[in-house]
Amino acid sequence: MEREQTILTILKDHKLRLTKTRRATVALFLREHTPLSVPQILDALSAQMIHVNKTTVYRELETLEKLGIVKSVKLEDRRQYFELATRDHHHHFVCVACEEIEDVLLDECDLERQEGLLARKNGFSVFRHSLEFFGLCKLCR
Amino acid sequence: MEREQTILTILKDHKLRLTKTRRATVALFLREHTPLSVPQILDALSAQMIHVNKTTVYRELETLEKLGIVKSVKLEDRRQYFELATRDHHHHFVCVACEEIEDVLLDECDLERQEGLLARKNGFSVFRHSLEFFGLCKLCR
DNA sequence: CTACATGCAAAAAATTTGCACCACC
DNA sequence: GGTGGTGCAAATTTTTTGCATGTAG
Repeated sequence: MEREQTILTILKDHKLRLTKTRRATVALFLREHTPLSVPQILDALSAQMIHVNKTTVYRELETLEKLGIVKSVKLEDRRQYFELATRDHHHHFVCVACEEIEDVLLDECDLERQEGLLARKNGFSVFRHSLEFFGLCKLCR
Repeated sequence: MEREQTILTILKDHKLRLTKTRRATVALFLREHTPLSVPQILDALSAQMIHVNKTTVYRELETLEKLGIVKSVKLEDRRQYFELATRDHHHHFVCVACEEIEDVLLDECDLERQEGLLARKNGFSVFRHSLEFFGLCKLCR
């Protein structure tokens, strides 16, 4: 997997080690296609019989975020979610009933252009945006 | 103020009382134009010599949210922010340096239409969306 | 007078920190 | 063998809950 190779290269370039936690966390993100919270990551890893401490997971995510490998996502509840940053730009739909999260790709709604306008009109320097839709999914409506 | 009247009517219709906390909280939202967190609300009220318990503020916000008077906003940090729901639809720009929050109105970017497309394409029933831009403001860049 | 509202204390839940020990390269 | 990683326990921060008491209408 090309994406995996890129991540391994970034880690190597920063002299970061391939420990079991790091390996398993990256692998989890590569196969899960929705944002994950720390409790979810802990559960997923322990289901694979990989025993990791929550502190380690928090620190791992901090490291991966600094390297630009994962990014933080804010959703309905009070916790933080993370997803791979290397994925194509997309947005999220959150079902408020079952909490399922799905990726959303927009047609003809150029938010990058809006970022440019914001820079010109208000003098902001905009790095990124975050767009979430909330509602009921097919099964819950 | 028309907006204030609407809120008072909603409260009366639900047989909710005009207590000092409720009055002060609503007044605060009416004059502040950025999302507020619970600690900020507590500070603002205590600066006005209005002493309220945090539990009361949490419960008050829950009530106001259920009535559709305020709504919750997710920003950079781990706490919850609230703002008046009756305001015109808009989005936010958050400065990651000074944490200042500004309202943003978009030109020609019809997210309601995108909500409709999501409903048609994926079978979702979409109630609302949330869009935040992150970057540096004029002063911090 | 009575339902709604409040305060306090304590519990929960998510995240962070300090410190000693461990293991990958 | 030395720098990066880990685990544990405890602290912090935000939010929630239970219960006894207060008060607006």
